[in-house]
Amino acid sequence: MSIQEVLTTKVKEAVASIFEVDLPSVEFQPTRKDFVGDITVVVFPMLRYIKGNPETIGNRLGEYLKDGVSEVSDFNVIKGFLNIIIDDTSYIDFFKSITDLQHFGHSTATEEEGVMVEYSSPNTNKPLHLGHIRNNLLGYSVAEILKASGKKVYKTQIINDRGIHICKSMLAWQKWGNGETPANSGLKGDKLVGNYYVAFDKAYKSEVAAMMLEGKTRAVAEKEAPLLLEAQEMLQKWEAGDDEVVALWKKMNGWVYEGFNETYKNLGVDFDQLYYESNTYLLGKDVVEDGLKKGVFYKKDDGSVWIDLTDEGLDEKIVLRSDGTAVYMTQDIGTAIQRVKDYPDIGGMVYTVGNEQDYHFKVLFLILKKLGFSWAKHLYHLSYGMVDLPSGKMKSREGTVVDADDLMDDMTGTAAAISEELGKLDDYSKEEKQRLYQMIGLGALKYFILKVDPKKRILFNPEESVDFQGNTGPFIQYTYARIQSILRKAEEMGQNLSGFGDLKGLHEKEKELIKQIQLFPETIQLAAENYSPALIANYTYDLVKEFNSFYQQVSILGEADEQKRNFRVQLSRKVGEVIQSAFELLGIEVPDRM
RNA sequence: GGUCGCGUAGCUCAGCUGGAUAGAGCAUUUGCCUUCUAAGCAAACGGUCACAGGUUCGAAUCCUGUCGCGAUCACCA
Repeated sequence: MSIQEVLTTKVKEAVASIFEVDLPSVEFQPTRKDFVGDITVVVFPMLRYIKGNPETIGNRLGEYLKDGVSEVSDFNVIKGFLNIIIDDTSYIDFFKSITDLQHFGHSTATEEEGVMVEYSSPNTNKPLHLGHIRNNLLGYSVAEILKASGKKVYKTQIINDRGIHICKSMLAWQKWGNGETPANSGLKGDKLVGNYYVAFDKAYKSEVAAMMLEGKTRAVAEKEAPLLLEAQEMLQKWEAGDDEVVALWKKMNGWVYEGFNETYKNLGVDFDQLYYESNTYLLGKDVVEDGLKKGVFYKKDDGSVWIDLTDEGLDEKIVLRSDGTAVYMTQDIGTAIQRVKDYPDIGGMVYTVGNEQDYHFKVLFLILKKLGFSWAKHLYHLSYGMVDLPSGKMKSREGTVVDADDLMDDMTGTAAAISEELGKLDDYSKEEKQRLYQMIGLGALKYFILKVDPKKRILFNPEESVDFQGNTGPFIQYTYARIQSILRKAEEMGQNLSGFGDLKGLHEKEKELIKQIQLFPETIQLAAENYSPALIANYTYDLVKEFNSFYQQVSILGEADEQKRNFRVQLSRKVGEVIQSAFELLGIEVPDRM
């Protein structure tokens, strides 16, 4: 039982015996730094049930708790706040109970129902950029957090590998490629294909411009440009299963996947199961037929199928075109159902997709609910804000996108420059250094993105590099490295690392650290409930700040008393473990030295 | 225009289901490396929580309205 639970029952007991009132709940908050105490009972809400002066009530409750609860060593009352001081022994006992615990903070209860987390889901024509990085980091991290909170998690993505846009880059390569491949050009596959997509767009635009000079309107020119017609023809061939087109499609997609996989690997994200649009785009049509019979959808005169959501305050939405072909929505309905068929134990899904699609997912979830699927009430759109540049939105056509690979390289380079200047690692090999620089550079980038509340948009200024000081990834990594250094020295000294005997009292900083460690499990749960890695990031920052303050003020290895020294080394080790564990949830690695 | 989201220090962000004098980092200024890694610690400076009402013993937090920014309202995905 936690101290808060103990106090809750005791406070209720006190109120019952002193005031003869049955209190429904007790409100707690951590005692503010400017006051003496560890946990505070707020008396004000009780005034609804008890008549009297809040200060007097607080004092009477305080006396009762001090007498009746062994953990309470003292108290004070300021206005309506009853500040309770908890005995050091309680903190020491708590720390003893977790000293050697593996995966402290992770929930041990594993639920039967799983959850599928979708993220990344790129378009195969464009190399990944900063926006995808946010998506990937969020999706990966939320998946890890859900796991730690006790859920069974499947990571997935749906790859947009079909459609007219794919044919555009294929056509351009066929026309102007001269057999260029990643192997003979040295280009990353996704970059190479991306180049042809751009080449198509350029050629297409000049065709349109030329046609407009001949007197055609823009609308007509855009529809009738020969290149576009050719691409459309190719799409038809693809859908008809034309051998040559399909072979080319497979070849070029293969290049893209190889390129993407390299980026995913560098970014440190992975997937359990992939879904391809080319396999799923036909799904969902049967479901629509079904829904028509059930009366969930209705058919218009031209044959198109719709759903009327005006009762829910939304519009009407098309779910099947008049020619019977599927739209985006049809496919998403089908894919969702398919996933539950593939993984019968999943009870919900999380979709990591930008907030520009808020409306789409609102509609999708509503449709699935109306179709009567039991899991439909556990669908969540992990909606996040765009990553914008000072000049506004990133636009690939204007060349203002921040490329994912380039950015990761830049960050590694910056980390290298800072590290070289400090020159603490002269005995490291070139490979060890490179590996460390990457760890730090990526740590800075990932933390920079994940510490912000997902729903807020992020402003990224390429002119100013991401910070490495203050509330940053490297700051936290640095603290971890410091702790490892202490542990190495402790080992050299032959320091005993199991137990610390009968420790009597705690230093103020030690107590603060234990309090902060205590919050880790509930922070994980809170982050899972809110799908927010930012909560983990902020927690870790607070812990690390507390540790650095402790480190500065208290001597660890220099402490003369052996038990105290033992305790401090173990406390430091635990802080290191929590840092590592929390950063794993963010997908950030921690170094032994830096 | 309808709908949704956001608006907190010069900048970037915290602030849990309403609670004490609104907190960090960066930037600026000042101390601290013969002691465990100075990517650190300690401190100063900096706020009409967009604005106006309302609910409440109490509002940055909840409600309503106004303004500003963004997204979205396709037989595109």
